[in-house]
Amino acid sequence: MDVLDRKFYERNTRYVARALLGKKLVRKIGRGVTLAGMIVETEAYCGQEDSACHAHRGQTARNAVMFGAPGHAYVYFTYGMHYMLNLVTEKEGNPCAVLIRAIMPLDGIKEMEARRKLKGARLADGPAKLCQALAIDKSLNGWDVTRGAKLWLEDFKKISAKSILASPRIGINYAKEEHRNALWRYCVLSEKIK
DNA sequence: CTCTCGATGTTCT
DNA sequence: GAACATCGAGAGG
Repeated sequence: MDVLDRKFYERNTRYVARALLGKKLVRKIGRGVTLAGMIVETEAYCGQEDSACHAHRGQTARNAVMFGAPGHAYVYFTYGMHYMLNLVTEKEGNPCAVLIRAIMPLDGIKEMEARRKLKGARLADGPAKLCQALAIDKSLNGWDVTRGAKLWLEDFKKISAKSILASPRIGINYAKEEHRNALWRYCVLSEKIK
């Protein structure tokens, strides 16, 4: 097991968002069950200057984890029923994070199907879907993903720059035009689902 | 395949 | 009150 360390996250957010493509996201529940998938879609949220970022209006109870050290999970609840998973980046005090938007299931697929109550390709191709598939909820908010327990990341597949598609982020109509149009969403072309 | 719409509860104005 | 870093069902092409 080769868990990504804090230095991996303590860098430019857009760089980390691209570097996370092809990494393996691992979720361990209890002793027997390991769920995992390869990250195929991410979005960068770049601190207080970014009007699409939750930290834009300053620190609150919800976004406090983003203001802390990199390499922690920022999990929040939205739309009355969905959790979202982010990984905190940059130096402590600079509130940035990468939203994990889609994974390709690798391990524990039967368990994921049971949690999602469906089968097939659409198991984890959305930010709320992958949280449901991997049993990620608010109890993991603030979790240190460099510890190698419960939830962590590993090297898995090398993704070349040529096979990464950059596009505008999804669902941020509330943001300023300059941030709505920024190409801060990254997909692996060959694994592209949407 | 596309589009529209309702669900549901926390957070912010 | 309104908005929300969404999803799935249902209608239509």
